[in-house]
Amino acid sequence: MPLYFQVATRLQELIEKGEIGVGARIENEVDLAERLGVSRPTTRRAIQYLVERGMLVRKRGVGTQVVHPKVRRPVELSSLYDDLVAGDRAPRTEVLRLEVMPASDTVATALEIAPGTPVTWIERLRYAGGEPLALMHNAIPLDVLPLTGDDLAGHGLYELLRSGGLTPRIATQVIGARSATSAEAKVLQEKRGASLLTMTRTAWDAGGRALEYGSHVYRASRYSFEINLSAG
Amino acid sequence: MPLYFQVATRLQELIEKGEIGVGARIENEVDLAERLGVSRPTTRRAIQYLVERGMLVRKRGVGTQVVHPKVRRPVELSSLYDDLVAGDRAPRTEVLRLEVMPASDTVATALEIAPGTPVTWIERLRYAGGEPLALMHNAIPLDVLPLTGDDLAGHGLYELLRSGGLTPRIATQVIGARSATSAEAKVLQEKRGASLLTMTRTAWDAGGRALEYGSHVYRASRYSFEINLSAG
DNA sequence: TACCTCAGTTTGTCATGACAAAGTATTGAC
DNA sequence: GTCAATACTTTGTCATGACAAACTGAGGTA
Repeated sequence: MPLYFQVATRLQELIEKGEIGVGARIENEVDLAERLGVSRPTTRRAIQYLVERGMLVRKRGVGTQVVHPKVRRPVELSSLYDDLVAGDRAPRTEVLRLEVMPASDTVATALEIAPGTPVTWIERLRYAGGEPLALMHNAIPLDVLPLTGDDLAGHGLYELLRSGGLTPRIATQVIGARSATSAEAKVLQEKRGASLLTMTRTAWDAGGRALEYGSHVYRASRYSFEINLSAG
Repeated sequence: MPLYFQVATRLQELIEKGEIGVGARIENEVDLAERLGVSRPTTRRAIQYLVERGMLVRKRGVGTQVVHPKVRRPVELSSLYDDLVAGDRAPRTEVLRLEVMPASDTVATALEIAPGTPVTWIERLRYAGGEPLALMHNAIPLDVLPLTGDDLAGHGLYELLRSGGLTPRIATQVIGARSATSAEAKVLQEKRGASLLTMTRTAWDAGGRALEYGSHVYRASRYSFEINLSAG
């Protein structure tokens, strides 16, 4: 574990425990570095890390203050399944459809591939706490990762991508809303015309290769997106 | 202008012009630093800046590659008004209500202030391209900034905050959806029961002071949120 | 041919030193 | 007493040097 990360972790613990209160200034960089026996760049990097997470704020000529005792995590590239597991909401997945088919224009445009390129097309129904929560559609280029229904029933898509050595690094999401169609209302156990949250996402790996396109609808009555922002 | 920023800007221009294509590797840090006559930390910092914006990806032992020719801006702490101005969509604001009143429990909890603390409560109708787009409710603690209706008609709320010396640094947003009430449908020129996007946001300044609470509804037929993420 | 080892390349981490810029507090003059 | 100039504190930027860790590819061996 890098030294700067150890320092950041120690600072974070002090703040979370309340030993350095909100609004209080932390020790200046030079003294802190000396006391911990590390160099100032290392100390700066540790502080920078916490600043980026929204815990600290720096002011030249003034010092570094605590602004929030909890880490505000940046929006993460995780899948719904991961979020639900983390939230202890007992997710279950029903795979409604899984087949290899040529990419439609919509999918091809989103993934920046040629129309007709074979992709794995997946339709899943995601349950949480025994109730349906979301209807999910995904397209994964066949040459990126072959998938089976068994995998998908018990794991999140992003988990499968990662175990296949594929790491999503960049994604574009569009969040909107619309009314449920009859078919959607039926599988989601909502009334016809109920409001749904929609989210489409395209994710790329470090090499700029498109990994996944997703077009999902969530029951607005049971789900919302939470986003924490921090401006540098 | 800092040296590392000048280097980053030069690199960015090269990539945006396409002189360094997507997938291509850029010069290694040591050589680049020497050629530009700067130190390696400065070069690293410039590259780091572009990595954080999603243009470049680094791999130890391999090099630094271009993954996207355009900067993927992080989600910014801007207001809808600013977004619309930037998108050339001719925003107009109608102030429906503006009064000082004691904070409700909901508002007080969001702003982390005592219930009953005086806040300015604002209801606005935002138009874009001549059509209503969003119904916006805001609460600003009175001791943060006094506001008048004239200000709000011609400027975004965040613009006013900034001109008052208040800089939002951290915000939490929750995005959801629901059906329009009759009153909402009427002012937004939607049918009753139409799907609306909802967004609530609380913004804090660098000192951890809550600046603003907002609870807005957008016509889902005319608006959606776009979010770009980059991990790691 | 297939696999392993090892050298080379490139980024990751860390230390030390120095000066600049911005904000705060003190001191002095009027 | 008030205001302005000055000194001090603290973060921001930059240079130099060094070693570590991860990946690549060539070469040797079974």
